Amino acid sequence: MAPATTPPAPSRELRSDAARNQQELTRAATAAVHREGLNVPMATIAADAGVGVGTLYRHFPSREDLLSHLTHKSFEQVLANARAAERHGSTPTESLRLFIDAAISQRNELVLPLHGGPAPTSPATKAVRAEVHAVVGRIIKRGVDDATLRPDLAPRDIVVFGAMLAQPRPTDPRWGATCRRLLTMFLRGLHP
Amino acid sequence: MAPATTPPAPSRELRSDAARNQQELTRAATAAVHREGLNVPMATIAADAGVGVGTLYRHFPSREDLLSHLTHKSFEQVLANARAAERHGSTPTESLRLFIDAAISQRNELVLPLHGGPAPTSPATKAVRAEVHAVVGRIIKRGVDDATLRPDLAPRDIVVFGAMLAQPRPTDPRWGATCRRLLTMFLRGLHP
DNA sequence: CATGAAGCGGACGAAATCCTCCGTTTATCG
DNA sequence: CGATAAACGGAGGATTTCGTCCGCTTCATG
Repeated sequence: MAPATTPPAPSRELRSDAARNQQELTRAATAAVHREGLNVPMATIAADAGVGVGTLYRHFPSREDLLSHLTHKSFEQVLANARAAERHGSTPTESLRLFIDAAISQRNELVLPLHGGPAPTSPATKAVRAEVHAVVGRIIKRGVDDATLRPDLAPRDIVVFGAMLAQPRPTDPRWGATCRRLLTMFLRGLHP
Repeated sequence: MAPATTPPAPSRELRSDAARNQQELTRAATAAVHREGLNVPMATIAADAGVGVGTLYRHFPSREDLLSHLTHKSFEQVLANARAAERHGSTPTESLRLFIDAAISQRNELVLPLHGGPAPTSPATKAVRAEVHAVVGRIIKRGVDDATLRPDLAPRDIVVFGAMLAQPRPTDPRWGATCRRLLTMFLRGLHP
């Protein structure tokens, strides 16, 4: 199996220390963005990852490259969530709950482009997003077919709602619980 | 009737040009925040308002003062929405719809502290927020009493959901419509 | 209209941030 | 082990942004 996704430059094999640093950088960047917001200084990210700024810029030539990489990885995670939900949900409604619940649980590791945030996402990222919509569309179709979901439900409704709930709220410990309440109420409104 | 709320310094009467500038500054600041995001430069706001930066800093001693003023005004608007909804809704559910729908319509004039945005809100702002919760609580109570709303519904659920839908999304023209779809589905899930 | 207090404007010094550049270090391979 | 290409680190120049300062302008009042 080929390596999942060599993020910025799949030109040739990365040296082992470089690979480690790249991984450490994305981890640190995600944490820093959730801790200090979208405009966290590059120097902070580099320091958190234990490398110099030079190394950061070697891996991600600009700030925007870094952020759109984080977004791309997030979409890949969301796609994995959608596929798992499609497979594991006992009913279509339950699949939708699993899908959105996963996003809520992972909100500290996701960087999603809501509220005009990171970027208009690259073509590759758009492809992943389209695939997410496709999977969610299949789940919905099952629900419409067995009459447990309203026929006018669109993938976009689910994806947008999930993205909204997955937005981070650093200052409130009850946030996770509140999100799940909203999710439950929302799902109840989806039946015909 | 006393002047609604003299924002930063209710010390004494403002000179007419100063009052006009202050109003123009909040208007320009709101627009600029929605156009360029929370970190729009102070100089841009001043220029949009047609004044110098000195004037901006005279009215709002720091960036944070300006932003928390915008948040405060937004909460006052939301409170007005809540009262109007309580008065005009033919049923409790309809009141909730009016309340949230207003926030969606006004999203370009509202600066609400979601996703850790503007600020932890001042004491005065917290008081307004508490009043919003009180009004929404009354609406809910009417609905619970006549069995059109679930008894476990909390004001917080409504306010948080409304705030989420009121977040601006500059890049998508369909956003308003999508929000109203989500609102409709959500409200359907609120019945016992 | 005269006068003084309140308000205005924008140049400016300090601070923060971006990203580059290049001498030094390290992994890898024969 | 030794050579070499790849990767690293962080000082520093350029730029952006903040918030201040103070001489000039305008409103309000008698």
